[in-house]
Amino acid sequence: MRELDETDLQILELLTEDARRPFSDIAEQVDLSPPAVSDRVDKLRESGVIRRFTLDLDRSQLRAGVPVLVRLDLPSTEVAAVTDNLRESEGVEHVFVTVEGDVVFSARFRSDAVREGIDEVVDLKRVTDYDVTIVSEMEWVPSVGGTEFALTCAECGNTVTSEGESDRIGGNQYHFCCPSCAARFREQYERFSADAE
Amino acid sequence: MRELDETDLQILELLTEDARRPFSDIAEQVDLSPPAVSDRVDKLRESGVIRRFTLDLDRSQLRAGVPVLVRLDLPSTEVAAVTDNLRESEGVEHVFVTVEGDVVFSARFRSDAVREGIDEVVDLKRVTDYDVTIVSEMEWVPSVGGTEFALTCAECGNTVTSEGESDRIGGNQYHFCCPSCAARFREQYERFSADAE
DNA sequence: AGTGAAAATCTCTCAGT
DNA sequence: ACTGAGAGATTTTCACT
Repeated sequence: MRELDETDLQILELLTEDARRPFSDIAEQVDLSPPAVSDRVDKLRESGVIRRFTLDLDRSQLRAGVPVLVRLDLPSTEVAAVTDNLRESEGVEHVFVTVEGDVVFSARFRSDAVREGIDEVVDLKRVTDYDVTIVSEMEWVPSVGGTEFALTCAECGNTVTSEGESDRIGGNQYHFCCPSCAARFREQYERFSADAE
Repeated sequence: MRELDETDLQILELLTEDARRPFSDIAEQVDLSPPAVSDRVDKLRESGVIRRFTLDLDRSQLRAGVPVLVRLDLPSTEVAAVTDNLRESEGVEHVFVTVEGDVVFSARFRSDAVREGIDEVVDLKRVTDYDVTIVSEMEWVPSVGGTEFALTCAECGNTVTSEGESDRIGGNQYHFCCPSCAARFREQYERFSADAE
């Protein structure tokens, strides 16, 4: 993975605040030329750190229906099929997969047809059990990481330098300042996952 | 509230896909001039439908720590204070308030300091009980509403015309095609909320 | 990787409908 | 509310470091 420096994080911060901010504006704040900012943004997109430029919408003004939080209890063999389907479904906003293998998602459904709505987005034959909670407020907090800019070691919290390493564990990318932190993290992660059942 | 028409929803859809898409590009697709698109976007921002132009980031590549889902059990008098604090905290990504008055949030914390991390973002003195689930995948699904464009009545699903009405119930804006649907929705909402305890 | 300058593109303003 | 045209701003390209 390409090394993210502090300038990249500043750029991300500024674009998270306002994704249409001119590059010339950003350039001034991070002390680069506009083309240099443009280059870095291109690379951040290519590397997948920036998934897309998008809108933060007040969906309560937009989409009819009650917002709900649904927890699905299901065999681990079905997780992939179910989450794939959720991602493509109407009204689904967030999808979480827990290490126990549960799936939690948020969505909006018509108030008189919550069960039917769920039935449309998840194949209930694949699911052992589920429960639904109505939500009265749903909010996404778009921020890069506030004041803490540098990449920190997931194990010890130290700043990760170019000596550090990165690894993908349980579907997520983690950064470590040294190999021993990486090893210890993996142990702890496995122990935590086992505890959770 | 100003009426959202199909063109507005198309514009939102296009900007959700790529918030830096030129207005001239959008103009062509919705059959308007670029200044007209710009005007509509301004109004969508003013009315609060567009909260901001932002980035969808792959936070797993960015922020150290384990992603977790936390459920807080707390007195209803404390909900506002706790959620306000969460919104301003480092590492918190989503905040949900259920109609039962529970708070659910997602965040990332250092693997060796999950409890401490939670302690930093919520004042545990205000909380009756809480539980933590480690998450292995966390995904936001940014889409406006896919193929279903028109505003639909939260009660009966019919298209809401200018005869319809809108109301804010439990912190969310709902749209109705007629007053009787609005009344029936309120009843059902209250019954559902009562059931949920 | 970055710069500066020119070319191309996009956004905004404004008078008019 | 929208359009079209022009002014002004922004982004991209490219030769060079």
